[in-house]
Amino acid sequence: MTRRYLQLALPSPLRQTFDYILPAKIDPPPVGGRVRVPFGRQELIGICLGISEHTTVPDAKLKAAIETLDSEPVLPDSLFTLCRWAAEYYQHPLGEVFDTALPVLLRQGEGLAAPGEIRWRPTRLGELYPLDGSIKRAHKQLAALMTLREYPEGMIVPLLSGLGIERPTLLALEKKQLVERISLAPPAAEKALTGLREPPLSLNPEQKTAVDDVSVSLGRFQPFLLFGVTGSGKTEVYLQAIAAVLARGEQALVLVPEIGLAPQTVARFHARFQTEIAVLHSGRNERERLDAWRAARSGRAGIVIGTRSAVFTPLARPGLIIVDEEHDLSFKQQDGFRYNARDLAVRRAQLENTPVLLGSATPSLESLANARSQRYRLLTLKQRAAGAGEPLFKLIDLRHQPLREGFSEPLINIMSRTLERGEQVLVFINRRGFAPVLLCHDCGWQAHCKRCDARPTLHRPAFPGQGMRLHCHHCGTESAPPVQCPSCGSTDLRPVGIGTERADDLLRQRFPKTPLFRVDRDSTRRKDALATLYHDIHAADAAILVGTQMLAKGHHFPNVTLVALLDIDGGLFGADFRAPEHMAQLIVQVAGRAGRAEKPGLVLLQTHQPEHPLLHELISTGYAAFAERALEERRQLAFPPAGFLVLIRAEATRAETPTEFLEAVAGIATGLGIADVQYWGPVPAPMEKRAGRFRAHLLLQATRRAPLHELLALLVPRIESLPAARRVRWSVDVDPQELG
DNA sequence: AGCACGCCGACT
DNA sequence: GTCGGCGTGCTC
Repeated sequence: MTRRYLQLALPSPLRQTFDYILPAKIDPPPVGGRVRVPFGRQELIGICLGISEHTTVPDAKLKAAIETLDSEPVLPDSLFTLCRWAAEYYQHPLGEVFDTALPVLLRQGEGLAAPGEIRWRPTRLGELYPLDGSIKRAHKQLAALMTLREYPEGMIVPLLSGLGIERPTLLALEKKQLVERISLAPPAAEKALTGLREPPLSLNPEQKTAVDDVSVSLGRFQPFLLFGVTGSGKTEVYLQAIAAVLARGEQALVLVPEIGLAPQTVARFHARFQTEIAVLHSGRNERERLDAWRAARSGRAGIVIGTRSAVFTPLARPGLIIVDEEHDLSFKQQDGFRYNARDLAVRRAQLENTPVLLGSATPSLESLANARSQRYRLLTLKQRAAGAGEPLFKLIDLRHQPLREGFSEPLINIMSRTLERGEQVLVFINRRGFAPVLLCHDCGWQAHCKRCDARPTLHRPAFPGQGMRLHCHHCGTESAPPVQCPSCGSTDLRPVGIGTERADDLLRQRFPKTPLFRVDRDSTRRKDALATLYHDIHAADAAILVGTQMLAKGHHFPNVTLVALLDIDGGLFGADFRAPEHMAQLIVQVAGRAGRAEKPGLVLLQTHQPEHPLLHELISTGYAAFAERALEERRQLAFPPAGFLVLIRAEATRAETPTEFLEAVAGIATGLGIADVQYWGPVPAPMEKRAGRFRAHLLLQATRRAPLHELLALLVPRIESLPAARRVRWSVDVDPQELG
């Protein structure tokens, strides 16, 4: 008999497959099934890519597989193909892609299907056993056996428990071979419930068009961009599209940003649908994640809601994929396997022949460009529900204005008047902590992080009585600020600039009688702190909310009628080419938190750049007009979406190493002679030193994807075999979100 | 990435 | 005399 070989993808950074002998004594795995194998001195679980009668690996190197774990593939064909495609597209080792796609417990060898229901029943011996025999003194065991004899089909533990029969008793009887457990296989395919718990809301014409368009596309691939202003009822469109999916006996996958998966999101789905909802996000433990994954795969859960990695959740009967807040950066993984879940969602929908619905009030320029080119169908919701007013934007020109610690006089005045009316004010500062700089007033020295090219932020003490602390937000280092200037010895060290904590202090002094709520990562660290804050804010009348990005996501504050953005200039002039796009999204998202029908919101933006053309376009005409102009700028630079980028990153402890390595990479790349690719660098990263490591970049740019991918396919294997590659940490970032 | 082997400094 | 630093090499 000829020997057969398994070709496996293993969780290893090596970009290659490994061949193993398939011994006669183990079951041949299906393609896509898991196999346990020896690897070096460890044991790993790999995914079978194929079985062959040939191998190019010399006999001496070949080892035999240990065990086959699955009789069916762990992922359906579509997802298997998606993983292989992603490994190729993002130039990432396939084994690590599978690792991302599968729940941790499956990677560790846990069974694919949920174990069947366990029942206890008497054995033949137990049936016949004389009850006055050796157990007559063990009352509990005797009672348990008598009960079980009445149920020869067996009983499940919860029922037995209800009758006062506990596990130790059963185990004792099992030991005496009087009872046994049986495991019943779960049904192979399960149906999701399709009913509604509450009637759907009535739709306005725009919403109805959107729901109808998606509904008639069910069963085939069609991407949609749902561009709906805040308050226009995107969620109701999602809910009714999902209802149509469930009615066809299919399942819906909903991807949400990391921060967006608040309990109220899931609660809203629960309130509407009877079907089980599988929830997958980082807050859940591995057991919960596996349970949710199984519920999705079996078809029992009609709806799957999850963050980035949920794009890989298998569905028995896929019907629709929704990506909510599609512009959100958290859909792109920023380390390791740098995939973009929004883009993979579209690819997955194509492989599964389902529609995919990308929704946002501030769509990414990528998606808007796709809508313009007709690749995506555009669905627009302009009408706000229940006549909610559109916020009015106003710029406050900071030039020549006396600033009281970041607050201009006009801003303070409008705040006073708003609070006097019993309304709430939201103050947005994109910086947590007390102050971003600690400066010596006598010589100009500034505190600096030892491990990063950055200034640490001054923070108020965590406990009263302690002094201020310096935190580096880039490496996490924390230290006590010096008492004296290390450079000139002066004791006149002053905090400069303003963070949320300082704004909190200042506003309490200025408005001592007004309740103030601070919402940032520091004030919401405790479990449930955020929910408590939201509750208190809703219950309050006049109040001030001070916070960071956190205030921009998801939650609406109906009593807020004034929104102030303290300093938007940083965002407009960030080093990154996407900085204006992100700033515009933030402004619109923050503005969207405020106001309701009878109390439209006013949004004040403090800036030194009141004539900035993009800013002007945004506040006078709106996000769509801003995006048009920003797209035009991108076209001129051949930047995404008008061009395509790949960033090769490298870092090492010695400053020169990454640049030297990337010079070698650039040399190989240019030597490959692929036309139409431009090389920028290598250059040191915008923050060269971070957490004690020096970083550099090589940027590849092209106006088409094809030459870039042709290049990468040749270049990456060459990089891997470069001796210098082992002295640096390097990675390939296809479609980078940030060039930092 | 792990994990081992291998060759040079401060300690029970 | 050993423990352990991280350079180098390998994993079917």
